[in-house]
Amino acid sequence: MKFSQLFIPTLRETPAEAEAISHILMLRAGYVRQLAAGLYIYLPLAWRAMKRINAIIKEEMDAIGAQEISMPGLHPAEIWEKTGRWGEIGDEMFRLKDRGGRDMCLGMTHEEIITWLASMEIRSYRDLPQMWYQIQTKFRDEARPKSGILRTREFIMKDSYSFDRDEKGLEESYQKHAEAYHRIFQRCGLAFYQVESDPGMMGGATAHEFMAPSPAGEDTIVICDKCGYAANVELALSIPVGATPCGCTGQAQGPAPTEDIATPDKRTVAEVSAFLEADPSCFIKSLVLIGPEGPFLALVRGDQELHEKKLQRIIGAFRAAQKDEVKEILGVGAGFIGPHNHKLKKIADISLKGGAYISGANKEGFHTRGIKPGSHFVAEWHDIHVAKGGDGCSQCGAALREENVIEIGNIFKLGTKYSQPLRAVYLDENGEEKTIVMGSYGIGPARIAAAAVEQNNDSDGIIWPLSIAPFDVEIVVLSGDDKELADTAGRIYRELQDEKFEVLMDDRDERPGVKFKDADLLGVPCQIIIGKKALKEGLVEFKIRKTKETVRIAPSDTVARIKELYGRV
RNA sequence: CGGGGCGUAGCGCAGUUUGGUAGCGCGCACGGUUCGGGACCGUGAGGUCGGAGGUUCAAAUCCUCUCGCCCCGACCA
Repeated sequence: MKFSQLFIPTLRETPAEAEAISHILMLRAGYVRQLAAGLYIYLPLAWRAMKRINAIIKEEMDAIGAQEISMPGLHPAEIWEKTGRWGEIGDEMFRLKDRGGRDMCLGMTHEEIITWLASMEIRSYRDLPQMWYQIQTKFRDEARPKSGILRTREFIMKDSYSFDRDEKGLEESYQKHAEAYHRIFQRCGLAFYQVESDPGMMGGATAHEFMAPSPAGEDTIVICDKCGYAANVELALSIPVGATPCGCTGQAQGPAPTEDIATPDKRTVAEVSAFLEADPSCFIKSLVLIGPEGPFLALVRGDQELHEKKLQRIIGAFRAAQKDEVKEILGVGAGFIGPHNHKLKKIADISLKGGAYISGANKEGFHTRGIKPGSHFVAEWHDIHVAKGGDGCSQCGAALREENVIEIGNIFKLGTKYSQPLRAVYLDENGEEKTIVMGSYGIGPARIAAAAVEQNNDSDGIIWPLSIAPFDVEIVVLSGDDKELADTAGRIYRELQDEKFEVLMDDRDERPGVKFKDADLLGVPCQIIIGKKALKEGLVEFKIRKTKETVRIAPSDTVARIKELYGRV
């Protein structure tokens, strides 16, 4: 296509509202425009990239036997009420009423709808398994849309759902998806990890996320380079490195006595640690929490953070105790609480096993030194700290690495969470009614695009992976009024098109500098520069955007060079 | 939802402290000169200063309310 006929509104300056690199570049290069918070218009270039991403997704989904369908974006509330999510999901769901006053919502996902379909149509084990998918718009009234296209309130998602007779079938569907996802992200040219993730509200036991490393990512994962363990910190297990020896008397053999030390007005770990000149890892942080069965104490090492989700999975919903509640329960103010000398239920982090520690003395203005877990207090032991880089891997002990990532896809084993309430059942060979076992699998194509830009750019602009670039080649014609240049450009343009390459030809009446700058900004993987300099010698220039490497070649060699670049020889 | 920041021409910004009737750069239009890394000269178009109310002879500027956008946190199928 000709540049002069395409709408590519490039910007010389960076719009003030953009922060993330992908956001800045997509605005500057004329890919997207913002309509409102979390709502974006995809201009021709962005839409071309999206179409290529979607094409790859479709090919790989089709390859595992998934069938493309399309479901409405507008849903009746009734179905969401049946699964309980109408009530469970809060402000994140866009809700409205139709003219008849019926409650409706804009779909944030399609488990309910597709399960309804399955419940209506699937009768027999002979109908199973099935895998259905769509690439369609989702609506979520995000509390905080951010980073351009990365977190929006309306977005396109590839969502697929598997229907199987049993867990074994689900496992197969799940693995097929995992493999398809690997191929998809690989083909899209992304660096990515598959990590263990928290099934969260989706229910079900197993879930993985596909994560593209990027500083702009809002998720954090830990990775073990030795054994391959990789998990979202939302659930990652780890072994914090050992506590710094602090000369506590309790380090000695046997149940040594504890010692109370005056620590007036020193309440936080940081304060007491500074006051006593002891490393934070020598402390036990004692948090008074109110759980379903009343107050209890959560204990983590002074240098660790309590992981609320982990704790919640163990004890159920809980909240922090108010200041006056703390006083009522233990008779001492927050800041001087310790795990010893009382019978309150305790859940302690595994990092506290062994050693001796300092903690609140349970009397105002004092801390106790030499507390030995196990002998000075009894607790239930769990991993309830937040895993972080440097911790030991829970599988092999090697050091974990921490990385920020963009979630580009996820796969969930749903089990019967939706098929049961919606009565999606089938009859097996024995005529027995069984509940369909489901899986749910998502990919965010816009996040693939954004992640690709985040991972591939330089100070001049975007550098698209070959597979998802809006164009394969950009022909930069310097001085558009020169007939010889235009003829050469036109010839190459046609030859490339005949070979089914997507070609962008910059035929604008612009100065060379502007064309070079725009070409680099747009990020088409390679450029054919046609200018008088080289053409005098009968040559054109072939430039790789990524490396800026430029070679002079005969115009007649252009197609061959580009075929070679694209591996089509 | 809590904390912070910002709304002035299409974009980036100054002007707000100390009220006096809106400016710079880029872009845009036209003419001319240029033409291998975002050219130059000249002419010109373009603004309810986010909105509402108030104070004042006079409000972009002061006061009150409100809307929007961005960032941090909480939240996040």
